[in-house]
Amino acid sequence: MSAQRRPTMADVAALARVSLSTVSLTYSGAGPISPDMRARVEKAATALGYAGPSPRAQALRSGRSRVVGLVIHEQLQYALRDPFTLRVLDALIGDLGEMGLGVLLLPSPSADTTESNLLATASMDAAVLMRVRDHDEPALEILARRELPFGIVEGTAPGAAAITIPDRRATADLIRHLVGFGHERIATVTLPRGTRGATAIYEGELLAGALWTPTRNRLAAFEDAGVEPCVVVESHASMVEAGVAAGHLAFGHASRPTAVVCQSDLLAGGVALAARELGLDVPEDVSITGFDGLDLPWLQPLDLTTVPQDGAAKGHLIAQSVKALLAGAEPPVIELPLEIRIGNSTAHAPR
Amino acid sequence: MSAQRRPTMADVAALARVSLSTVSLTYSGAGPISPDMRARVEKAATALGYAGPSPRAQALRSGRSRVVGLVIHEQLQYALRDPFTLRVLDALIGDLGEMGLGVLLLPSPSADTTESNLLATASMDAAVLMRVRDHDEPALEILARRELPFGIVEGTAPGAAAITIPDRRATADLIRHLVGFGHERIATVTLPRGTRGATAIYEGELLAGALWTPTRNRLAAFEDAGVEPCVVVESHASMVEAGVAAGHLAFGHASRPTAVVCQSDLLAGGVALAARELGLDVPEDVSITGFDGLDLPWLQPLDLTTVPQDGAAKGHLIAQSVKALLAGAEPPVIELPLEIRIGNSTAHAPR
DNA sequence: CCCGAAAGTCGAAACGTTTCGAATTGAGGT
DNA sequence: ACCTCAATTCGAAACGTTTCGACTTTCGGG
Repeated sequence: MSAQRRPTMADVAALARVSLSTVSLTYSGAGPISPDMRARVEKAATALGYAGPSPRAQALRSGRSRVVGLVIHEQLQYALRDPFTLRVLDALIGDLGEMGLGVLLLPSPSADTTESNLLATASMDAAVLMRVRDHDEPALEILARRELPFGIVEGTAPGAAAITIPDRRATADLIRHLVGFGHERIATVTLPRGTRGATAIYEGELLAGALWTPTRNRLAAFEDAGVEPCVVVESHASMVEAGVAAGHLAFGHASRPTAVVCQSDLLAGGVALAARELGLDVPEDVSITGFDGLDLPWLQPLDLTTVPQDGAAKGHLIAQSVKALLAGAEPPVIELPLEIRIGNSTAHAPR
Repeated sequence: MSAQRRPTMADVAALARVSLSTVSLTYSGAGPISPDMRARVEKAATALGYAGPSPRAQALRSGRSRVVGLVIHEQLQYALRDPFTLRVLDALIGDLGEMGLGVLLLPSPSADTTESNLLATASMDAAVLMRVRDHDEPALEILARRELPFGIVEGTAPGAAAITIPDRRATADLIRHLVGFGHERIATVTLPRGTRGATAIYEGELLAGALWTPTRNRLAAFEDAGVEPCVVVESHASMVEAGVAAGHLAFGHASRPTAVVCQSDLLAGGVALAARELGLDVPEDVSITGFDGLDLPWLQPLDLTTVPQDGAAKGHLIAQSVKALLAGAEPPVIELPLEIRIGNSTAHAPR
């Protein structure tokens, strides 16, 4: 046995006494190949234990890696803890997989990790960002430098494909629904604002700083509805635990709210748990709204008033957008419809 | 402007009036480069808008893609719904990221999708399997053909790195704990057995067929403890919803169990919810055990008797294993310790 | 019996790096 | 002034494919 160099197409060609290009054509399925030639090549390949064309060489030569980068902000643990995000990703990854595209998980490039971050150096044909901050998003700059086509799930950017939702309007609808029930002291529990923080009461200007798009939109809805939230709690992640903490903060606040608008169902569920712990009845003592329309079996008999989103549809659409981008199309921007759904977690304000 | 061909190292070299190799050395950080030479190259690169060495070419030439494949069985939605899995992945992906390695998500190759599946064709340096079926695991064959080094999180295979846990012994400990409390009719709710199924009562031979390793180990524990489960319910995923369904099936069964051994905390939580719905008190009327040691805020005041696992440790260890594999080391096989933790979800059997 | 087209097959040139070993330069020692 | 050595820089050969135009055959038709 010689030193175990892995066999290449050239080896197969030599053994089959055929030209290299013929072997290539056999594997790539392009050009016309006669059946017996195909058989001959395959026999030689099997004899050598040839494992198929090297993906690395294919990538270099063809200029395509068949990989789509997926930029995850925060820790994966937080980002994927939300079943809604998961539904989007499931559809997205499934569809891309069927298109023969792999998904490369990329930690978001932070300002300090500028050097050697994967987004800048990994081999891929396109990228998908799960959210962007409205200012100061390092990922955008890197992608621009690399001239990579990309899409954004929550948010938009010039030159990027995007799937957007009218969450601002839908949230305003929720607030009006509460106002219609006579609520005057409405608190809100937001998704993380921008850079990582803790779950805590937020005192500053409502829309100040670099916010994630959904956070901004759903906060801006208060202005649209002409309501000023009596307490604003920022969560550190869309998780039940964070909701519980946020609930305690909100209910413990001087201006005890009679309603809480939560930017996700998971947060809303947590707030509901906090209410229970404090002996507050939902919706008798306090109304709670969520966002996403998750199925939370442990919350029953509570059925959140919320804004259902179709996560799978979102994922499918992004996959389509990526496909279009790879085909060289102009980056599509699509808006999904959204309507609020009234559950039993909201009712008339207590007197 | 000429046709927008992207600048290459050669262009940079030409503009800087320097040899191609010098530019390469500048970027790769290998070889000695004088400060002014580096400046000259960088200036030229900036002038051209050179985005850095092409990852595709680097991969071909160096034989390394800096990508680790991660094989996810089932739908992502199910696989990642379990916070425990998520903790493992978070640690794994974080560590690999710090080592400059990207993680490529790969749908598990099913027998029918044999052709053109990503595991067979994607460019990567190593792979990690989240679980294997003890027989009939197509992924193993593909990896062997490609001669890719790989590690397994739940399970083992010849030639593969692996992180294992004594879950069989720990589960037997749980069962003995229940027996010590006088339980005689013990049901069990398993993780999915093998190929995708529904949540349903399982009637067949306990250990028959191709099982996922954890499912097999934790079922085998019944034999070790000398107990025959009075009902066996197979879940379709480690999710609360599946646990609820399984609970209803178990409690609705003729031989109403006084204890339920669940193969994950999420399932256990669901079973507890089902018990509540049926007016059964935990642990007065029925004892429930879980696995993983998750923090389930919505289950309080119930604190599951379970087997805590350190997900982060698991992830870190796999990352280390991958590193070792890439360095050419023999595939390490590591067992993590495990002890049961008694909570308030188990008590004496009702008379 | 010759011509043109169709069907297969082949050669050779990329794709954009990394990685030697070799060549150049300048300084220091004698 | 000559030689050695260290510090840099350079040339050229891979890495393993895809792709395009060119080159054989083979075959039907005139």
